[in-house]
Amino acid sequence: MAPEVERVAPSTAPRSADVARVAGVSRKTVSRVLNGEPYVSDEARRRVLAAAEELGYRLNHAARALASGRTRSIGVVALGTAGYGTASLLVRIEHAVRDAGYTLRVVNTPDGAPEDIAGAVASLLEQGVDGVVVSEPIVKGDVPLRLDVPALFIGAPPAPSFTANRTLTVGVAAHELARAATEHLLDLGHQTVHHLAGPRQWYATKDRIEGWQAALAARGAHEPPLLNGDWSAASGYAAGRALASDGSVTAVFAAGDEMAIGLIHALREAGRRVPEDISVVGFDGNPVFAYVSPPLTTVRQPFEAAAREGIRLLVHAIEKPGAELPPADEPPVELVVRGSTAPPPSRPGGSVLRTT
Amino acid sequence: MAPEVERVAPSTAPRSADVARVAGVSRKTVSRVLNGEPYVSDEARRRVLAAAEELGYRLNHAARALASGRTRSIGVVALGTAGYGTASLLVRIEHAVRDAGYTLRVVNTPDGAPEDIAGAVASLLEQGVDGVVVSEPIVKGDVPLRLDVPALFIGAPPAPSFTANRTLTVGVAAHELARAATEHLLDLGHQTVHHLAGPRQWYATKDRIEGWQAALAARGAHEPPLLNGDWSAASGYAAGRALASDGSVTAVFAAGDEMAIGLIHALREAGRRVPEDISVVGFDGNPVFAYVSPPLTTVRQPFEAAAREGIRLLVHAIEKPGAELPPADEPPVELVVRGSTAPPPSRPGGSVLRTT
DNA sequence: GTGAAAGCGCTAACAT
DNA sequence: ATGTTAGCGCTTTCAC
Repeated sequence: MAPEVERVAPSTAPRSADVARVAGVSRKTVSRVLNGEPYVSDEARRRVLAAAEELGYRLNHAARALASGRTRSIGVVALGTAGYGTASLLVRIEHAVRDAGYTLRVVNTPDGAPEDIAGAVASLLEQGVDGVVVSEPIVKGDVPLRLDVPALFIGAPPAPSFTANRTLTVGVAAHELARAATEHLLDLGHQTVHHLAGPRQWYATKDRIEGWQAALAARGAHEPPLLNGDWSAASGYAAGRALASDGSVTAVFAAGDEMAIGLIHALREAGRRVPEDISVVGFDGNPVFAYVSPPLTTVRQPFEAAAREGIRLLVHAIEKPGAELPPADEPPVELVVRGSTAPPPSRPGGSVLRTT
Repeated sequence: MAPEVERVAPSTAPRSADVARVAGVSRKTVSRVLNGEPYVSDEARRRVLAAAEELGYRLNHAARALASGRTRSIGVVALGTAGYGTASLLVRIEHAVRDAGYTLRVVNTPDGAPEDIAGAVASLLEQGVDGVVVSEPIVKGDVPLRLDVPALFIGAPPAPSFTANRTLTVGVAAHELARAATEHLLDLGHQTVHHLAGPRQWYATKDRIEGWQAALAARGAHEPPLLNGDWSAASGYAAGRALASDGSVTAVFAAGDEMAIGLIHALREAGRRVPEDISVVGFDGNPVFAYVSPPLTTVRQPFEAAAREGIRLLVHAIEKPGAELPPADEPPVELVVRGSTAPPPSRPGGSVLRTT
C-alpha cells in the first residue's frame, strides 16, 4: 500500500467516497441517489441514504457546480430600499425560487444606478448563477451587458443594450393598474386627475405615468403637470403642501402608497378634507393602509403572480434551453376601493362644464 | 504532442489558463494577481489585468471554492414575511456583507418554525457558506444543529441545542426599547400600560414582553393581561375592538407599528380618542407612520447598527478563527415621540389613587 | 518573483 | 443496474 501523505487539514467532513464505502457501492451510485437519477436499485438507494445519514454527510455544492457546470442557483438584482413593494416582491421571488429547487443569491443596488446594476449582474455571473432576475430596472443610461444565461425582467422589458442568452419579461400590469386607478377617479366624476410620480429613472415610474396619461386621454381629460416624489411619505407630504393651495385639484393618483399617505397628511393639515374635497389613490396594496384614516384606496400589484410566473419561465429557459416558452399568464389587475376616494365636491354654481 | 480529445461543449468561456497564455505568465501568477497576493511584479500584474480585460475573463467561484475551501459568502436565514422590520434588517445585512467583500445567500423560512430553520441552515451549509446569520430565531422547540462555521444571531441568543464553531450574538436592544416605550407611557402619568404582543414563539416577542414587564415592575405598576397579535394590522385591529369596551385602559404598547395602527383604528371606530383617551406606542420606527393621524409614537430598532456590528464580528470570526473578538458596541435606544401618546384623561373625581 | 505539479469533491461519458 | 476513468478551473505546496 502506497504511503498516503497526510495533508495539513485533512478536512474531517465526510465526502461522497466515504458514503460509498460505508454503503458498499461506488461513488457514482451515491451520486445517482443524491441526484434522484433512475437506474438505482431500491436496496442500493436505501443503503446510500442510511450511510449518508449515519455519517452526517453534506454534499459539496461547489464541487458539484464545478463538475456539472450548473449551480442550481438563481441570482437576483434587487433595489436595496426597504419599501413594501420591492421587499415583498423579493420575498415572493425567494419563495418561487426555492419551490423550483433552486437557491437564491441576492445583490442589492442601493439606488439602482445603471452601472450598479451592471456590476451586480457581473458579480452574480461570477458566482455562477444559472439565471438572473432583474426586478426593477432603470430606464435611462443603460450600460451594455451581455450574459450567457437566461435573464428575467420583472416589471419592465430590458434595455436594448442588454443581451442575454435568452431574455424573458413578466409584467406587473403597472400600466393597467395606473389606468384603473385613474379611471376609478374619473368614474367618480372628477374632471381630471393629478399624478404624483416616482423618480423618473425608474421604469415603474414611467409605466405608471403612461397608464395615467392613457386613461386621461381616453376620456378627453386635461393632463395636469406632473408632481414628483421619491417613493417616500416625506416626498408625498412635500407634494401635498404644494398642492393644497391649488383649489382646482380634486383627485390625485400617487405612484406609491407611502407617498399617498404623506400627501393626504399634508392636505388635511392644510384644511382640505380627504376624500370630501380631494380624493387620493395609492399604488402597491400594503394592507396596513386599510387601517388608517381614511383607509387608502389603492391598486394591488400582482407580485405573487409575477414572481411565480417569472420564475417558472426562467427555470424553463434554464432547463430546456431549446424549447419554446410556455405563454405567460396575464397578471391580474386589482383595484382596492377603500375610503380615500369619493365624488368631487359640487362646484359653486353647480356647473359641470369644464373650466379650462 | 498528445492528441487532445475535443469535449462536446468546450465551454467557450475563457479560463485562467487563457489569461495566463495571453499575458505570457503562469496560471499561478494569474491567481496571485486576482487574489491580490504579494510577490508579483508590477509588470506581470499589469499584463495579467490587461489580458483578463481583453478576454472578458470571469473568475469561476465554484472552482475557487473547491480548491480553497472557502466561498467568501455568508448565508442568512430570514423570516419570509415582508414586514418593514425584517425586510429592512435584511437590506442592512446585505449591505454590510457586500461592504465586507462577501456575497449573500438567502433562505427564507416562511413562518420561522424550528425545523424550517434547521433545514435552512443545512441548505446554506451545503452551499458552502463561510458563516451563517440567523436573524430572528424562534424560542420554542429548538432543533439540535451543529455547524462548523461561525454563526451570528441577531436579536437573540441561540438556543442551547445550537452548537457552532463559534457563536456570536448582537442585540437589537429589544428589551431596552420595550422598556423605554413603557416608561414613556408611565412618565406621562398612566397608571399602567397594556401590551399587545406578537406571536409567542418569536424571540422578539419574548424580549418585548420582558422589557414591558421590567418597566412595570420598576414602577410598581399592576401588570394587566397580555393581548395577542401576529404582527399584522388586522390582528391589532382585532385586539383594539376587544380593548375598546374596557374603560380602564389608557395606554397600550404594541410590539409592532402595524399592530399599533390597527389597534388605533379600532379604538377610534369605537369612539375612543387617541391620544386623548388612550395612548398608543408602536415598535419598529417605520417612517411612514409619522404621516398618519395621529402620528405614531414608536421606538426605532437599531437595525443599521446591529447589522453592521454583527457582520463585522462574523467576518472577524471567519477570517481570524483564533483571535479574540472585538467588543460589540451597544446598539442605541431611540424613542420617537410623535402624536399618539399623551397624559391620561383626568379621572372622574380627580383621584390619582390606584383603583385596584 | 515565478512556475510545475497535485489535488479540492463531485459528475460526465463510457464502460460493463 | 452499477462501476471506471477522466476531468471541471481553480489554489495549494514546494521547488526554483
